[in-house]
Order: sequence, then structure tokens, then C-alpha cells
Amino acid sequence: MKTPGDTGFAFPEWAYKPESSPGSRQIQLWHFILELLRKEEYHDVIAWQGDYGEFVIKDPDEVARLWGARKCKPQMNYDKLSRALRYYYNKRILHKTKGKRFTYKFNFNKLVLVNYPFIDMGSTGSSVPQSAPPVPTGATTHFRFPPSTPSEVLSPNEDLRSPGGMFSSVARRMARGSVSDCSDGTSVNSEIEEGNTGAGEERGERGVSGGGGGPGGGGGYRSIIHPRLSHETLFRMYGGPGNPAAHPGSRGPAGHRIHTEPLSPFPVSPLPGPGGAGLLAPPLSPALSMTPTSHLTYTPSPTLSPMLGSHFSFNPEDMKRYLQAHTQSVYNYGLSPRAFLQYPNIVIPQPHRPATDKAGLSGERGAAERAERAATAGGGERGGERHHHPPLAHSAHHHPHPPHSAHPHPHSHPMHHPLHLGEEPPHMSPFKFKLQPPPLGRKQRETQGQNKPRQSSLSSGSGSGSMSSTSGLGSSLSFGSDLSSASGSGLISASSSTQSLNSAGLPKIKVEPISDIESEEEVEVTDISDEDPDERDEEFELFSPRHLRAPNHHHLANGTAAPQHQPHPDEDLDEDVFKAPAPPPPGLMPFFTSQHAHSNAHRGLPTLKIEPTEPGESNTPPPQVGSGGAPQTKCIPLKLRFKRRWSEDQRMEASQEESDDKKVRPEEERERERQSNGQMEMEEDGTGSGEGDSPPPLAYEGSLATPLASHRRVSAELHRATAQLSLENKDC
DNA sequence: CGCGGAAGAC
DNA sequence: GTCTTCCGCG
Repeated sequence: MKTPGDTGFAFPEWAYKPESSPGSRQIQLWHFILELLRKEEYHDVIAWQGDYGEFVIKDPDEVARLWGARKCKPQMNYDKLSRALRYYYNKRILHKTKGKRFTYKFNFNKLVLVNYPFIDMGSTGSSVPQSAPPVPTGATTHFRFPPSTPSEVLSPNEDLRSPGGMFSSVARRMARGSVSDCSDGTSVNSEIEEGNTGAGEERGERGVSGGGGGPGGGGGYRSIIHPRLSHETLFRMYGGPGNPAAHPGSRGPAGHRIHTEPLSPFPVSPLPGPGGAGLLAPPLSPALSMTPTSHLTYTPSPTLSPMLGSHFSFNPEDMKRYLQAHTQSVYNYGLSPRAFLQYPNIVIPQPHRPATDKAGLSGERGAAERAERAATAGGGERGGERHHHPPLAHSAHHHPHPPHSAHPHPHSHPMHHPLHLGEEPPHMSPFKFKLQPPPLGRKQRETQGQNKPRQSSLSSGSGSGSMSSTSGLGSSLSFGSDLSSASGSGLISASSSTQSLNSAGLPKIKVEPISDIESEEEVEVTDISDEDPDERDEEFELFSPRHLRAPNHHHLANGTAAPQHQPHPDEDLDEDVFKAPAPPPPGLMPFFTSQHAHSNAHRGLPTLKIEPTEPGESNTPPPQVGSGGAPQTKCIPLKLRFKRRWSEDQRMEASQEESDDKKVRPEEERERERQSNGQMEMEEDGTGSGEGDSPPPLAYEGSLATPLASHRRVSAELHRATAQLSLENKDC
């Protein structure tokens, strides 16, 4: 569904950049998949379908062939490709949609969310259905796979500052294929890329007629983004010139909203100054820092890391929306609130469903598949996915642009076989679906049970310090002009379809009547069957009381009430990234204010209070918390408290991650944890004094980039601070 | 069809 | 580290 247009889902550009991937120089499979997904030409082969992030490989052999071509592995086949895909399970980049053949689902949280932690949802009212892709179908939604050529990577200069420059640079990159050519001369890239031009095999043409590429020009969504120009769609942090494509609503570079919300990242800096991004106020998430410079380095997760050159181009408003939507999605998905903790300024979005759109999301998956396979039949009027989408897209999204040829009708593609997807026209469904978290790999599942201490792989992986500074935004996104509409369309259709499916005997789905009240739980459809127990568990953990202990903190930190919603089952995800060290964030902020500290102490960890000091560590009563000034009434062993808290958090994380990461990052994390635990002890108390020592930025950085790392850093900082305090406040 | 271990290439 | 290749299991 979402695919309306094609790629209904918009990913940040960085997601498409191969460079971003840490380990591999070459394009990674998930990048490749995304690339294919975003190209209309390949919709017959692979397309978004079903829930948010869910896609179906309609033609496994073809996909394998393409992949093989890209990698110059002629022997590639679906079996192998799928093995590679399965490796993503542990990384949590993907998970399998059970019950549906060839259907997988991206974990956007990991992919996207991570990168846009700063999003301020609170302000916007618009909500996007959970399942909806982050940026559903907007005209602008396409992302283009940027060619990866490193050389091409934007020069910092360009990226950063000049919007135009960025675009151009980006454009260039994009223009190129993302991939390396096979030695034989076959260039994979060309295949894909050319698809647009027609070079590609059958598919080729789809594209965009809008070749003009001009922004705004092309037809349909694509039009907005010329294949090569997709940048436009990309959002730049501070906007380049508004995207023409941008939806009408967004006007100028600086969206209105942006300014309106103090907290919102956008307002912060549009200044592009290089420093700007990096320099954002500590409170802001690192991600916020949009500066190009920072981006370059920023890598949220090892796997996901944004590419160096990531640029952002976006319309602020759009961005905002996008983020919100995304956030919601994430949220719905079960993103852990903790993630947000890191960013005090960020308002945690509460999921809410659009009044109108309440409908659920997508569900059609199976049907679609079958349809396809069945296919054949020309059953539908629609040709492949698009069929559905386009219409939806239109209605749903109003294109800012003038209608384009491309835009078109679903059928526009000559190539497509008429597949009939299960999609249905959007309509609201009275039910709400509950999203299931993506299923974990077996192991993970198994493992979960055991709580091993582990930390998130992702976070650590990427890196540590370097990335931190960079803003999360390295990616560029294209936003659908209208989220609500988009979401609505996608979701709705899905929901309906889902239901139908159910009736059909498809996988079980939980359908709940929608209650407005629960806005939080958005709709998601998932197969209950498997899934997510794992993830859920994980998530639960996040939310578990322990974490929640100091809900207030969070809220405070955020500045807005975070949704208290209970642990969503859904939450999940990407914990790694998000999980940032819970303790730190809240703590840090508070740091500066003595009051917070106190409050924390009091409220927060009641239990902790009295515990005996630890053995090795200083028994010494921790310094008073209120360093700032609040004389603490008593010397509270903050250390202990914090320590405890910290430990718990870590444990939690560990447990969560454990499951997640088992493979991914094993020991480092643990080790870190251990260390941190040991050290952490005092930390937070130091708040007041600590400040000096620990520059907020650090903390943030860490948090963004790598939770773990950040933890460590923070802890170290705290430690130091604490030490000082201790010295100072010996009396206690 | 899907999963995941193992070995190995890059 | 990211697959690629094989393979046994369900």
C-alpha cells in the first residue's frame, strides 16, 4: 500500500547510501533492497506492502539476480540472498513477516528513527498511523539511492552549507549508481539506475518521466524527486530553499512550525553553520545537530550508519512532519521511551491516530502476495502495487505539484503485470490493529529468556565518539507532503485488507475495536502468531518499572509530558540506539539543576536510598546531590542510588540487547557495562559539580551515537564529578 | 520456504 | 563486518 507510488516509504537518504555502512565498503543488501523498493521499475519484483516497512519480494529469483548482479555474484540465488537477509534479523534491521512468503519487514526504528531522534512530535498534531511508512507516499517520498561513490561524497562544504551545493553534490552522487560495477563491465548500478532511463530490463522506464528532474518537476512523487534530483526531496536541515516539491503547506525554508516550537530541533538551527549542528545545545539531541559536518561522521548504528556524506535537505516543515510521523510510527512500534530520554528537549510524541484516519494499517500482505503469485491473472485492474497506490496517493496526498504524467495512474507502467494486490481503497476501519513487534530471530528469542547482559550492538558499533557529534540527520528525506493523508491511505487500506485477510484465514491478527482513548496504541496489524514476543519483552523491559521509576524525570526532561503510556508492547526496537543510557539523560539534565537531582533522588529511586555502599567503591557518602545549591537535606548516598539505577538500566539494556545483539556486539558491550557499572557508582550525584567536568555535549554525543559509549563517557565524567564532590563534601 | 550454524571470501 | 556458500533441520 504504501507504495503508492512506489515507494511509499521514504527513507532517509542516508539509508540508501552504501557508504554508510560501516563494515562493508560495498553496498549492503538492505541498502540494495531499499533501493529496489524505491524504484518503481522494480515494483513488480519487490515492493512495499502491508505494514509499515513491510515489503514483499514478488520475484525472488529476480531480486536475487539483481543482487547478484550488483555484487557480481552470478551464482546468487534467493536461497543465498535470503540467508543474507536472515542475518539481518539479529541486527534487527529486518525481520520476517511470518506467514507471508517472501515478506520481510524493515525495522524502521533502527533504520530511521535512530537517525532522527530529535524529532519533536508534540507540536504537530498530525499523526501518522503507525504502520504507515514514515513518509508514506507523498509525492516527495522517494528516496533515491545515492550512488555511493566515495569520491563523490559531498564535499563537506557543499553539504553543509550551501543548500544548493548539497543538492548538486547529492545529485551527482545520486546520479551515479550506487554500486560498483562488476568488473566484467556489467554495471549493476546501471541496471538499477538505468531502470529509470529504460536501460534496465523491463522495468526501466518507469520512471520518471519527469526526467527533467527538476525539482518539482516530474510527475507524481517522482516528479518531485527526479531520480537524480531526489535531493530535493531530501530534506536539508535547514532548508534549503524550500523544496518546491514540498508540500504546499511547507513553505519557506523555515517552516512555520519550526519556529513555533522551541524545542523542536528545527528552530534551533537552521543555521547551517557547520558548527551549528555540532554546536547545538546540549540538550538537543545530537541528532539535532544538523550540520553537515557532523553528519558526515555520524553513524547511528553500525549497520545503519548514515553515510558520510549524508546531507539533509529538507523542508523544515516537512521534516518535522516526517519526523513526527516517523516518531509515531516508531512509537507505535514500540520504540522505547527511553530513547527519547536522551533528548530532553525532545518532546515525546504520543501516538495518536488521526482523527480521520484511524483506520489501521496495512494488512494486506498476504493477499497481495498471493495475488501476485496468483497473479497473474490479470485480475486486477491494477497492475502491481502501484495500482493501488496511485490512486491513494492522489487522494491522500495531494501533490503539491501539478499533475504529472508520471503521476499517474496506476497503470501507467507499461511494464507491470497486472498484479492484483490486496489493497483496498482506503477506508476506515473500525478496528484498530495492534502492531506486533517484529519477530526476533530464534536465537534472540531464545536468548531473551536468559538475560544476558549485553548492550546494544548498534550503538556501540558505530561509533563511538566520532559520530556523536554529527547530527543524526545525516540523511535526507523526502517527505510526503501530507502525512496524514498518506498515512491514512496506507493504513486504511491495509486495515481493511487485513481484515479481509483474516477472514480469509490468513495469519491471525489482533483486531481491536478502536477506541479513541487509546490513541497510543496505534494500529498495527501483525500476525500475532509470532512475533514479537521477543521484542515485546524487550520493550517491556524498557518500560519496566525500573525504567519507569522516574517517570517524572523523563517528563521533566522532555519538557513535556512524555507519554506515560505504559509500556507498549510494541515498543521496541531499536533499543540499541534509543536506549541510550537512560540514566544519563535524565540525570544529566538535572545535573545542572540541583532540584532535579533532588527530586530524582527522592522520587526516583526510593529503594536505592539506603543501600549500603558498595564494597569497593567509596562507601563514602556520596556528595550531596544538590550540588547546585540545594543543600541536600541529608547526605544522600546518591551514588548508591544512581549506581543502582544505572546498573539496572544497564541490566535492562543488556537483557534487551542481549536478545538483540547477541551476535552483533557481544563482548564489548558487556565489558563496557561492567565498567560502567563499576564506575558509575557515583556519578550522578556529582551533578552539580559535575557539570564542569562533563560537558553535556559529550554526554549527548555518546547518547546519540552510541549509548554505550556515552554511558561510559558519561560515567567517567560523572565519576570525576563525583569525586570532586566527594572531596568537597566530605562531611557527608 | 524458512531458519541458522559453519566456513570462508573479501 | 558483511555477506556467500553449503547444508541440515523443521
